[in-house]
Amino acid sequence: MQKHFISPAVIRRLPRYYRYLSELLEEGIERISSSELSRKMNVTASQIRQDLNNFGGFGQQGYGYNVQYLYTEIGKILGLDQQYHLIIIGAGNLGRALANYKKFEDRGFKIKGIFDSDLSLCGQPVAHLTIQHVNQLERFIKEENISIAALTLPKEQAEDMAKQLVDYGIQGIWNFAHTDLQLVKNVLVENVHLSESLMRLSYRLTNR
Amino acid sequence: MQKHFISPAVIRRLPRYYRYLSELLEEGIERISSSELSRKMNVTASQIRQDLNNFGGFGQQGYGYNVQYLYTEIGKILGLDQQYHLIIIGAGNLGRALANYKKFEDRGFKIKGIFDSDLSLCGQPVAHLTIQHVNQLERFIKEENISIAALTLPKEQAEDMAKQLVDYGIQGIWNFAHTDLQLVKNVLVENVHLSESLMRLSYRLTNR
DNA sequence: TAGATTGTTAATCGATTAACAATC
DNA sequence: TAGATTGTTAATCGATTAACAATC
Repeated sequence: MQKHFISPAVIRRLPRYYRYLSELLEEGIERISSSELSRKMNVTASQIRQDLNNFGGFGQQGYGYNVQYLYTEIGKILGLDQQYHLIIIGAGNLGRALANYKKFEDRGFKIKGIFDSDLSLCGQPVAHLTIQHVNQLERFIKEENISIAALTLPKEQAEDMAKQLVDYGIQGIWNFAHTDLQLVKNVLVENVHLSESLMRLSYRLTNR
Repeated sequence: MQKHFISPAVIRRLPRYYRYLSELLEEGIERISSSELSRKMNVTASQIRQDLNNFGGFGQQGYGYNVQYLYTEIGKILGLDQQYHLIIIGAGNLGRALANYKKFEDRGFKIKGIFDSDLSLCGQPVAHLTIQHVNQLERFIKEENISIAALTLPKEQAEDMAKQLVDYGIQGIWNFAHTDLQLVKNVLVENVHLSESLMRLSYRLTNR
């Protein structure tokens, strides 16, 4: 999509801009300048302008940015204008919590299935879904055109499962297992390591 | 604890070192050099040595690092050698998932209670706990010496609740609500914005 | 036009990597 | 002692901030 290299630091910030713009929209605010936004977000106006200009000139001198337009454009950049089909592997508490989270659909992420290796769970309902056995994965991923798998299973099973998922054609893995996936193949991994987040809080509490 | 300023980038990496060292311990490995560890973790040996030397000289020339010793020391730096009492505010699916997560206790985080503003949920069991009403918070936080609150409630309620928690003496907030908390007071906030994480994955999928 | 604010270049700051002397 | 590897300084790289000309 973009021509030149975008730094990871910029990408990390994009969803936050998107969130603030959505709040401005809700408040009915039509335009905003980089300096107003910078005050709200606690960043520099310079950073906002630099970040946005990686993707094009969305603003207008003397005016600022049109909130609706900028919101839509950042949405496109993030790929939120398209539908991604998603499955959850691991029907434990966290997997079920994700399945129940309704907001994902609004952003174009459609949760199509939830799977577990425990046969006794299979057939149970979770949100609008029914838990399926992992031996259905290959067929399901292909038939339902699944591109993202959320991995909410014990770390011991994560690596093997991830390898299988890649073979079955999964493009992106949202990894909640407490391990780094060492995957050779061309698959994107986004890690959510909750325990690391809690440890960072603990560090700051301890070393105040 | 430390005398000099530690950069956020270093702090972000500490829990990951801790995790790898714990795996090495499980494998019964006694010593490791920065270059061996760098290969396992996909970082440079130089970075590892720089990072660790922020906190002291944990290694030995010609030998490397003693795994058990380094693990223990990083644990202390992260504050994992002490007990932090934690409560969960919001007994939805995510709050319940956190309450059921057993591993936190191993790392010194003791989940002492779960609260909700919905009276019809109060009295229900979740893991080893019983859901309490939020009007019990002030008493509970003081009596049970709670220092951390995990916020797993709708973003509309997050800010007000956070302010109350700070008044009641909470030191750190582990924020899962989809909003940034604007708190004046001296409280530490660690954000877990799951939807932002998913958007970053979506960005990378879209702009491959 | 005058005022405002962007887009963009240049300057600064911080983080990472390289190199090597110190030392176990 | 010789070999290995740290701790640390210096060099490089990347990210952030400042400044300002362009322009709406």
